[in-house]
Amino acid sequence: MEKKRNISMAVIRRLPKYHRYLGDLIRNEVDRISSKELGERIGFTASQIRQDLNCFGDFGQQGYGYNVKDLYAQISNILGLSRDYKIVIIGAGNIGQALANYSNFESFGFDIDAIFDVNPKLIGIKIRDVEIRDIDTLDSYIKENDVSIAILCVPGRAAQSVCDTLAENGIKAIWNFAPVDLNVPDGIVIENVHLIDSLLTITCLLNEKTEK
Amino acid sequence: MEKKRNISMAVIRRLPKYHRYLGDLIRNEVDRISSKELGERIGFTASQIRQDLNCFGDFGQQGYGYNVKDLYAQISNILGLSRDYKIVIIGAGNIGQALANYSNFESFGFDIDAIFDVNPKLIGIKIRDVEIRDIDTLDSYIKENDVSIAILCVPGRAAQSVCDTLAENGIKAIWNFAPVDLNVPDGIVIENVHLIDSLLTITCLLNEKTEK
DNA sequence: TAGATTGTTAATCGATTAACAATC
DNA sequence: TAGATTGTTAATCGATTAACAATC
Repeated sequence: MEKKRNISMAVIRRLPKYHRYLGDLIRNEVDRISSKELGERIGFTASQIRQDLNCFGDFGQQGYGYNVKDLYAQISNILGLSRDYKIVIIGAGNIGQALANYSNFESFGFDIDAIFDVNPKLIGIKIRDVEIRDIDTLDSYIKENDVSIAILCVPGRAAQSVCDTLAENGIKAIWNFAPVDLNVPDGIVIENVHLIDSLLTITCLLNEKTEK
Repeated sequence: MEKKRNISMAVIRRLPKYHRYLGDLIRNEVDRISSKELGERIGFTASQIRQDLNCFGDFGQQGYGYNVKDLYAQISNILGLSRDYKIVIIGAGNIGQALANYSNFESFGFDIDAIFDVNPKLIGIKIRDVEIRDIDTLDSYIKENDVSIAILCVPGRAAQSVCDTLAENGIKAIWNFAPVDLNVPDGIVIENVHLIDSLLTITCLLNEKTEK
């Protein structure tokens, strides 16, 4: 990456969307695109697109626009898609199993290396060739296999304690599906998927409307 | 609600978090709390908390702070938790089934009224007493039962067409788990849970770090 | 009453949009 | 070359934080 100031989270959260739309353009055999037209498709202003992309480098060409394939490759790279990640799931309940089976991850080159649970009835069962392991072996597994990302799908009451184990053993990031906020040392990336919060946003907006 | 200007999405997205922390305080038998202390727990500034709450009314008392139970009740109400919602799931794959089984929703009074899928092998099967129905009956079901919220868990390629059916039959909100952006007429609430985007945010941040 | 803490206004900060010179 | 469109600076907008008078 040429540039590299401090990129704001607002920008980072838009990158996957660029990636998605550029993938669509490639599939539709579009070779080049201007910030104006991309903006119309995605629903961003042309200005914002140019600002965003310029955080990372000069990917465009005056008078021409952006080469779709090149830009896609650049953004893939910025998103970290050119390397591999060891990923584990902790908690083989509804959500954990659904994510273990979720086929969309594969197309991005992600796959799950191990699954852990406390429930003896689940331990040993395989989900798509990945065996569910005893959560007591989590600490050594993380350390020995240099796991980058843990997908946390345990009940809220268990989340912080599992999180501590992960942090102590050198996890780099936690994708948290438990409905709690986690305390971690600085430097560990936390990304929350708070499903209840998301649903409550809907009911809040619906409720706001009926009152007007 | 006493006041009621135009509440920004930034504020609305913080409300579920207030709700969650106030619930914790009630469970810990805390009767009252100042914006300062609540801020320290949640990780917001006291100022922000007072600003946020004042969008909806004067819930505090000078020199005292906020009554925890009262505030919790007010926020529950703002979040629309004092009424019921008819909710359906469309798509009984991994994610759809996981959400149908997700017990956390119950504690908020949410339950699923119906599940739909295209797959004949799934139609008729029950998930927690809710039968999976033929997606061809979706339109009439939505209309006749005045469904408020549809949880969309179909593959990306099917999402827009199901979305159109929902919109035509008077859905109020769509909780979208498909990895696409939906086009809907104004007035329909869309809340996206773009799992891939969320995971790519993690890899982007991890990647950023290794480069530094 | 004095101390505490709110509600609210003003100041700051950051993110988005507009404008335009540079240049392909 | 002329037209198009970028990269980038400046202007605007919105959200967060600070400050403080009001008041319980």
